[in-house]
Amino acid sequence: MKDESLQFAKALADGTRQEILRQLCCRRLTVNALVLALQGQVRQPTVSHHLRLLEEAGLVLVERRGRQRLYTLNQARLTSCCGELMRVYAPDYRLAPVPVGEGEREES
Amino acid sequence: MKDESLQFAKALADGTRQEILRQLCCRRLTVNALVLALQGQVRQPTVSHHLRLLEEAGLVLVERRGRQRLYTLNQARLTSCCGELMRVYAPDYRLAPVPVGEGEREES
DNA sequence: TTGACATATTGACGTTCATCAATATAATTG
DNA sequence: CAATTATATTGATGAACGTCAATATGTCAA
Repeated sequence: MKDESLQFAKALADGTRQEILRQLCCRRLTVNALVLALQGQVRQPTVSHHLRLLEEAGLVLVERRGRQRLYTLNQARLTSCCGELMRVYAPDYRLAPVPVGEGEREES
Repeated sequence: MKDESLQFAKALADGTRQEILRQLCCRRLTVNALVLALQGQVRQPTVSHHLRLLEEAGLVLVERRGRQRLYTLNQARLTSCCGELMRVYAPDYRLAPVPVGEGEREES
């Protein structure tokens, strides 16, 4: 990954991919379920193609279950990419991403 | 444009445009000064072309002075576009202001 | 008005990219 | 094993895009 901000922007620079990300927000879908959710907008190979790009950009997480794969949006990654953009291109605006829940979300 | 997040992502989805934005961060440059700053990477018409896209996306501000035009990065716009992205694609994350020494802000 | 300068626009060219049908790979079941 | 299901890959096609040289537009000065 040479330029992370560039890969991030390119991943988002397509309407179908943004629609896919919206569908994967807060839920896990198989590829076929995603194709259905897109309502015949694009075919399965096209969806797989976009999922590959999104996965390479780290914007979706995959979980293999049997012969199907569950995809979901990687909110943390998206947040950090936006943070990087703002750090570089909006240094006069100081904002930091914080997990929802009064900032009281920790695991382990 | 129809979808703001899409136009935003497309505007950033090119290495030359991101370089232009970096050069315009925190300073105003004429087109020719920008061409020089890019060190022969691209010619003037190409820079003008990119500036038009960036202006249409609201990411740069223009000020006409005589026969030249001064361009500068629109940090507020970039920040709000990132905020919109995070609102849509990272609803489980919120933004919090970072206590930085000085909280100065643009007027306009 | 003429000339010089700064920027924008046009048109062409090559590359990247989104999409599809067809096919391949992989995993499950009988 | 073969058949079925889920997803990925391949190859082709057309559209979108980045870049350039050439030219147009606009602005100032003499």
